[in-house]
Amino acid sequence: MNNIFDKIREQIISVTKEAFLACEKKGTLPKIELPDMAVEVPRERGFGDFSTNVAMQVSKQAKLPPRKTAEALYPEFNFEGTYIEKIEIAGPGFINFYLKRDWLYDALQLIQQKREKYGEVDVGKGVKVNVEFVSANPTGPLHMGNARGGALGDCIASVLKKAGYDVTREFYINDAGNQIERFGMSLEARYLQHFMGEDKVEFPEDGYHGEDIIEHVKSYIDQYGDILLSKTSEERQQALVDYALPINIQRIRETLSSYGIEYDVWFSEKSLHDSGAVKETIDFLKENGYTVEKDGAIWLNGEKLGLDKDEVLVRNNGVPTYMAADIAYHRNKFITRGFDWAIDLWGADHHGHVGRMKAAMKPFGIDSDKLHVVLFQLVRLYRNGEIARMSKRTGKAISLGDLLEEVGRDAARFIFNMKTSGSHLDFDLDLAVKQSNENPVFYVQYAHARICSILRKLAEEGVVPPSVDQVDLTLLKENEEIELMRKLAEYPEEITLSAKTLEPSRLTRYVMEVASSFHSFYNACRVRGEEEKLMMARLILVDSTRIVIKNVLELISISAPEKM
RNA sequence: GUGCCAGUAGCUCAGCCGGAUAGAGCAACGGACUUCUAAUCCGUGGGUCGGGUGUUCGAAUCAUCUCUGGCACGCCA
Repeated sequence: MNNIFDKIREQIISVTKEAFLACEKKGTLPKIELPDMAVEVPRERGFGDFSTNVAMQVSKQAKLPPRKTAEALYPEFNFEGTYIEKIEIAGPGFINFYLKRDWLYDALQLIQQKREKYGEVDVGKGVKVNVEFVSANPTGPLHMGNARGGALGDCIASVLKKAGYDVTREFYINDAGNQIERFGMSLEARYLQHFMGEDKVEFPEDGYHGEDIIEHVKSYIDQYGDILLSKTSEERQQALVDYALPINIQRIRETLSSYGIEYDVWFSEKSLHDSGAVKETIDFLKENGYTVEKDGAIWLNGEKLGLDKDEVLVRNNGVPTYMAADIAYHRNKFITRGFDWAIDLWGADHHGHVGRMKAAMKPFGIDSDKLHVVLFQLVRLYRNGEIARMSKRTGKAISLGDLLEEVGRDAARFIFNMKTSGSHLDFDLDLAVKQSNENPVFYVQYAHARICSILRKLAEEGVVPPSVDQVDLTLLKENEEIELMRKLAEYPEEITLSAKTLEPSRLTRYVMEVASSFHSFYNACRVRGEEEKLMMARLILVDSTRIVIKNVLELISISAPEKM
């Protein structure tokens, strides 16, 4: 058993079903087709530990008002062998379940038994999932969109792993196509400007204006001098790209690594062109009538795929588009490599591409539901209450590297994971570095450090957490203790929900709640100096809290300091 | 013009497959350190859930209209 909530849900559903059957037998209710029963934790403590609205859902079938339906069920409940202590009918027809405290003590046992594995569930059942994120153009440094996508994608991958999926983290390197061409033209222009003067060489209008381009050229010249002046433009660009691209990719890799992200696969777009996979993909579409030709270009047939318009796959100069490569790439994910599920993280500005990509999977017999695109809204940086603009082109952009230097990995990852992907994110740079209660990162880390301090003090006195079997957990009955245990018991459920919604932000909020419950406990109860049996029980509680906080922080790749 | 995302407390946001008196953090105000870390805790105030209409026993949640902000509609990615 991994999740106490599952067990309780099963018990509640089971006793409720039996109550319905008993009513049917007695004739107090007609035969009822039960819907999927929702068992939820009610908002208010006064409404019990769990509740269900099933009586209201079936009131039409029961031919009784919601409340009367619940009342008919009431006498037929049998709680034997369950955690349930009593039930109440409340409000318009809710059935509220009050549980014996055993479930909380069992939760502590589970935590102590599973330790760092506590929270693992198996909703994924080993399904092979590919999570592709960041996938930035290697033409310059990573920006804030990449930063958010990185934190989100990495956490989604971690959550899915915890939830029992077989996860591959992947970075798609856009090392082919138009962007690279512009990269080469920009490098060439800077190179020529260096020798011939800035006014003599025109910089391409849609080139990359960043300082990093100039730096690449400078260090190239330091090593190789003017040898490219005598070459053709094509050779020159090629040489400069061959020089600068690997450097950029390496930097991206290093920045992401210091951001706490390690990929399983770095997938090159160029390799799809070189291997002929792109051509094969286009040929397949052509042969099966999914393309049309017009104006000398090959288009994806939008009408046939249910899209509003056609999409260019091969330009009239014979060069395939990004779209063509992307179709080949996803075909590779599903067919060549056999992933059951692919999750792509894209900035919201790419949302127009979602429908097209999904539709383009159909000709290959791939269920478009297997591709799930998570769109995240873009980021606005604030400093001194003003927007700090970011643009890859100005050269003054704040890169992910700059951000990590300024606020650190913990704050960056925490803040990027506080909000749901769909909401716009305002990142307050001043707040992120503030070492105060305004900064939520410290709040959670502080809870962890406080616990470690208790454990350290006790260890110095020769007291270490005992085996949970040797402790009388029923001594834990203060409100603050109950609340804390309740929070800890929720963790596997939080993992399940985060995986289902692909919203790891709920874990960030969850760990703040755990910290909050702990701090309240800390102020109300003592561990050290209490009578030994109580001290041991609280030691288990505190240690379990430490385990949960550490597990969550580790999952979102944030440090859990033992001292602060 | 069409489409996507967002609009909930002063600020930043949860809640959104319909359910009980709409929540949290920060900010504001008032309290708590001779005791395991006060980077903490306890308490108080704060809302026409952008607006209208509809569906329903019941709407922040669904439908529809409308307003505001962001984004996308390219032989860019």
